[in-house]
Amino acid sequence: MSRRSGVLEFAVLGLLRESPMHGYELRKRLNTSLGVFRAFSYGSLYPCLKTLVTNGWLIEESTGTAEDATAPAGRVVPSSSALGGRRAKIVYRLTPEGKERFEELLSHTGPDAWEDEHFGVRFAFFGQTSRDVRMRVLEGRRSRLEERLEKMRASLARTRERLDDYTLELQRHGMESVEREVRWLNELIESERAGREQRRPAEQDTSHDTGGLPRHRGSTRPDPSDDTAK
Amino acid sequence: MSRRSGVLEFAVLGLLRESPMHGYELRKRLNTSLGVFRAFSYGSLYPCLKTLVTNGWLIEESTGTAEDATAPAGRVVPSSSALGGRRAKIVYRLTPEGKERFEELLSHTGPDAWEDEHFGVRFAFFGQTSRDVRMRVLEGRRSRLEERLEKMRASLARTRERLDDYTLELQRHGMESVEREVRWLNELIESERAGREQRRPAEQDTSHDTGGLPRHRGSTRPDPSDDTAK
DNA sequence: AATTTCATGTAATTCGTTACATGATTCC
DNA sequence: GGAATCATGTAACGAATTACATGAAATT
Repeated sequence: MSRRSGVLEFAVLGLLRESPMHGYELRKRLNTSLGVFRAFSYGSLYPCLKTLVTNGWLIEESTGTAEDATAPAGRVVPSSSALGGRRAKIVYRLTPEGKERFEELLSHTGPDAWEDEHFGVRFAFFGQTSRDVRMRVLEGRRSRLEERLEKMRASLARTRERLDDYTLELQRHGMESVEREVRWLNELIESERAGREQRRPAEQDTSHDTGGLPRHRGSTRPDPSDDTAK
Repeated sequence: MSRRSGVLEFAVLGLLRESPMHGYELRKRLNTSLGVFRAFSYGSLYPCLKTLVTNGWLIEESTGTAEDATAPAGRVVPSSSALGGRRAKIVYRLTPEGKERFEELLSHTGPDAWEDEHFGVRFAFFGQTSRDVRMRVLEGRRSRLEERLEKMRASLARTRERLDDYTLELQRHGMESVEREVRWLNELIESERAGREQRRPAEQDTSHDTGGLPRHRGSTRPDPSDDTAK
């Protein structure tokens, strides 16, 4: 049972659902796919993998070339023989129970889902999430942020004069960041709604399809001058 | 000695330097002044206060009306007698050693100073920080973020095709947030520099004066349409 | 041959929260 | 007189990190 970590467990299951991987690569993916929002070290990852195995959600396989990850792979037992690519050490694969578990987590809409620590990871797996859950999470997040803005405005109004310029500037910048995220959420929610309208009110309880995200022009700039390389 | 918490210790010393307070109020200030960036609970605060007392950086005083906080106050011993306002329980006051300690921390420019967890609190006390330290912290933060951008761009370029729309959107939004903070830092740095130019290159090693922050027009907007309220 | 990157793990520690326990004071 | 908020604490737990330990494979 052991209530191991929310976020890390979720992310690991989610990444492994896409394809089996070994720990080292998993960690890299964790720290890029989930981007700025969270970073994990081996000290967290490996123990987590162990308990997930114990829970029967993962199985350890040995090897199969790393490039071969998406192949059928009927548990290859290596015996250190001829292998094309670099040999991987321990490859973790999601069991059917693990997949079930992940789906269960995906459908959770508890109020934690839109807290800072969880929201990023939830969003990262929206591709696997049903639209109604996506909606609830986005809207939950938005009202969470609006509530926060409320408080900030109130406390700012109460204390405005007693604060020095820097504290004030910090506050201002903080609020602006939150407001910016709210606007972002508004766009996303709107385009989710638009997506819903497009498809006819036919059935399909768990329909997984993207409502078409708001296309942003320059993807954070094409960046022609990649000088500062280390 | 006991290496108690960086951020919390710093913030407590900083707030108490401005005026003595009791724990309860301290905590509120902590969670508004330092705003979105950090929140603390009593479970962290009170133990921290204790060790700070042990270290000789704070002393506990009993009472004095809460409103009276800025008065001379030569350790009032209450004996539950007639007092004007609501009576406060334990008021913490910075000792000279505590003030020294805080100043020492203020001048620290270790590479942690511009990490996510520290930067906010450092900035919040820029009013008490010498300009050259301010500069180093701001510039340190900026190059930290630029380095982060670098990595994100690289990993994005490597994996662009293999990612679904939501992951991509998350990445994009993340980068945009970081870019936005960089622009903010640029403004701040520029106005710090402008401030330096204004004053003649006369001495004063530890000169504390604000270089005049960039005035932002609408302070986070007057907010005329507060519809989406919960 | 040496260094870097890949790869896996453990033990101790850090930083903080939640839940609990307690009680005074103020507001309605 | 009952609820809310003020006020102070403690014990148990949580989630993740750092530093350490180890070694194989690839690159230069």
